Amino acid sequence: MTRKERYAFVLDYFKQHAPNAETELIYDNPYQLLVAVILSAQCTDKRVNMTTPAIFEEYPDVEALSHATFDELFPLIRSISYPNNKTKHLIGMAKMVVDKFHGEIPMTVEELVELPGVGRKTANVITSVVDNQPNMAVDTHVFRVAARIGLTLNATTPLATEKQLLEFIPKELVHIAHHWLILHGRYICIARTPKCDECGLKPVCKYYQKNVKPGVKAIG
DNA sequence: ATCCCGAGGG
DNA sequence: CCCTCTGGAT
Repeated sequence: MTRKERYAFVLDYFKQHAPNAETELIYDNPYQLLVAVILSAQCTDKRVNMTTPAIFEEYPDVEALSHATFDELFPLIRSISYPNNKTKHLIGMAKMVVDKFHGEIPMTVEELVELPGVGRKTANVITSVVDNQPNMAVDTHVFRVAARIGLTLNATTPLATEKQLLEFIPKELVHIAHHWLILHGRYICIARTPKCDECGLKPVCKYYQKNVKPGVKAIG
């Protein structure tokens, strides 16, 4: 099976078995999405959604957030992973947007990654969701799932995974494919003990062939 | 115990 | 490349 055929099989499978999201980040504009995505690292969307309403009420735009002090913002983020870092990142991000980008959230990956707390994954999410740019955000789910089902070959970094996926996925499907991979990784192809019995991708899955398939010795 | 749509610094 | 940050749900 060629890699092209493998991609065709996977994309066709997801088209017919589109995974459903239980919770997603709630936002009304690019500013709110950026804040929510920065907060979402190592944290469930559900918990992010519990904290953002208070943040958006207190700081309705980047200008307001740029004037926040650490002690004001920290309590609103306290219940999320890495509250110290995220508080600093949010304020630093807002200050830079105001000072360097005239109060407008920049909409290129190169500019976005200049912002504190914004790495390549977050920049790809913002540009693809807000501006419909065909960019692929590679988080832990996309990285793991792509490797398991053979969409990537010897990809050891998120950037390598991103490039290989973009090479084979049609531009108009990049956005939805990203969502499919995320949700498949979150609910079926989970990190520890993937639910292979619920997965129709077994025929192309290297992980299944190697570690789960009956009669084949597990490697770990 | 282990997992959640990572980023920054060494 | 590695490590740290760091809270809540299951």
